[in-house]
Amino acid sequence: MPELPEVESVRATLEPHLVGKRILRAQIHRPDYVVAFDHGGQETPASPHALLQDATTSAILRRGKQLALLAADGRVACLHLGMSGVITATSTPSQSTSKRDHVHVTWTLADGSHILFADPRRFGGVWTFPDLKALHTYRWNFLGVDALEFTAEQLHAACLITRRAIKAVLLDQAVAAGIGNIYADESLFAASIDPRTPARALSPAHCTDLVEHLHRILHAAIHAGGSTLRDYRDATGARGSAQHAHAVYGRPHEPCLRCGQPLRTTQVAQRTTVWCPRCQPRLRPAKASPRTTPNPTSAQHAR
DNA sequence: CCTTAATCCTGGAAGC
DNA sequence: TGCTTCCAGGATTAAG
Repeated sequence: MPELPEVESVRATLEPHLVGKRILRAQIHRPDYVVAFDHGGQETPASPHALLQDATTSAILRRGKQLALLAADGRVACLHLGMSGVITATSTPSQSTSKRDHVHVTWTLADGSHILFADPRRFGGVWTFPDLKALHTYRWNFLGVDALEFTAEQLHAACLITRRAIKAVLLDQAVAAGIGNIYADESLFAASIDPRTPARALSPAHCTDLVEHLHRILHAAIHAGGSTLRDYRDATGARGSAQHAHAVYGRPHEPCLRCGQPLRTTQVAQRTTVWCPRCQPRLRPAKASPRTTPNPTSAQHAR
């Protein structure tokens, strides 16, 4: 569930509790949840050292739905929340982590506070790297640009080279990182585009419109502290409120907020999808065959 | 190429 | 009330 806005909210609320602080101890309660990479990309047993024990944190980066804790000496710990991951900063001593609270990693800071990473469903994980270069080489380079930096030109280029539905393209983390099921549906509704539309049918103007709505919705959600549906909390334990702004996500069969028509639901790219059949008409697939001369207005985007 | 299914996992909700 | 079943989700992998 945590998508870009939720992860950014975690990053922002965790920052003051962690950056500039010394980590006295890193505890791995579930070894199979943490994977360590060396300079050559080989996986090695995770250790407290790899998890930044005895380091001072210098920054928390985010790309898409992933976070990276940077140590002043270069070490990196990449965190992915999966769908049920929760990172909590607490000043109170760590109440003995029982087996049932699903806390897989605990950091103890020099100021006596603790950072807990819990993930009941374990779709998330932790990957450690000796330096930032290794993080990029072995992990982040497989991701597309962060969704907040995603441009209409990049979207259009991605749409031209695939036969997938537009929603599948938005969900592809290698195209743009950070968009999940919620914000894919919401941005497609805002842009009045049927999620099942073949991506190739989108014009440059459609892409411009879609990216503008996507950015607006992501920024608004960040401002609202993210969407809290079930387990999501930021690093201080606070819930987000962006879920109250959802126009289609989680509202199958309910009336469209724009036209009143009942919202429809189906599966697109293996994900539950909700859209308005009236406000989001299916676009006609592009007529031109791939081998003929493309429409001059879109030719410059080919690659 | 692309879609589908299966996999990982737990807890909340729905069904009987 | 107490079961069982289903489902959600992100990402990866294998199969069609």
